[in-house]
Amino acid sequence: MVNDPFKALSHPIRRGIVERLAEGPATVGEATGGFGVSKPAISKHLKVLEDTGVVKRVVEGRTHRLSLEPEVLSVAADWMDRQRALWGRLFDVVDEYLKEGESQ
Amino acid sequence: MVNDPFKALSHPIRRGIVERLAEGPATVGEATGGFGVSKPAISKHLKVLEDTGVVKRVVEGRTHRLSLEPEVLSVAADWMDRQRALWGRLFDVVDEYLKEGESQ
DNA sequence: GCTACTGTTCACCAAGTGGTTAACGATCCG
DNA sequence: CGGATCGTTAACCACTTGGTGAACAGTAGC
Repeated sequence: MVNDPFKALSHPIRRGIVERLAEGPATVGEATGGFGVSKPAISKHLKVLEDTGVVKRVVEGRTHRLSLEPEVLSVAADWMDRQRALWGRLFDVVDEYLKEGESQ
Repeated sequence: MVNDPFKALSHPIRRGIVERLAEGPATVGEATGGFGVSKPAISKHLKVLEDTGVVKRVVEGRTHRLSLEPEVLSVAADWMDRQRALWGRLFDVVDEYLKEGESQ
């Protein structure tokens, strides 16, 4: 199990899959066409996304319908937001720091 | 070289370092104390963050002053924002989809 | 029933990751 | 100078990751 949204997003192919699914549900073929890797590779990436809870899968006949599970991605997004709130302060701190450097 | 902010953030220790640095610059010891791993392990994590451009290092005597480089993290944050904008639509799409399912 | 299609699982492999201990380099301080 | 401190580098190891081809399972359609 991975259970870490950042780890799930740490591979460009998986981010690509998320990007496509962000536009709406899709089958495996639709969501992963054109990445230029074999089907087993895709299958593994999907498993990571599914284990992490980023993607949900519903089997429909011989195709699988994939959809995003936005709540899990929100954990990562919220972390980014919290850090970004601090970056705002950081700009000030670094500004201050650089000014101190100049005046010495 | 890593050159991928998501990959840089894909390890909890590196996120911890970023969290501490988001509150302001710090030395290696200050920024990485209490992670419970050896110094070489820390050194490697720092190298990843530095290679990616997330963290900047200035040598000051025998200590190293670390600070965040927010622009690079913004690349990741912006990606999250773009996806999140789509998730908004996604909620609607999924809603629609579920309703269709009910009515069949 | 047979064939085509969608997708997974299996077995394998090369490369990368994350950790260790030991040794080192450089700086500060008595 | 000599010792303590901050941090890196080197060499090594176990495990994970990301990929492959081959085979399989299930469904759809002729």
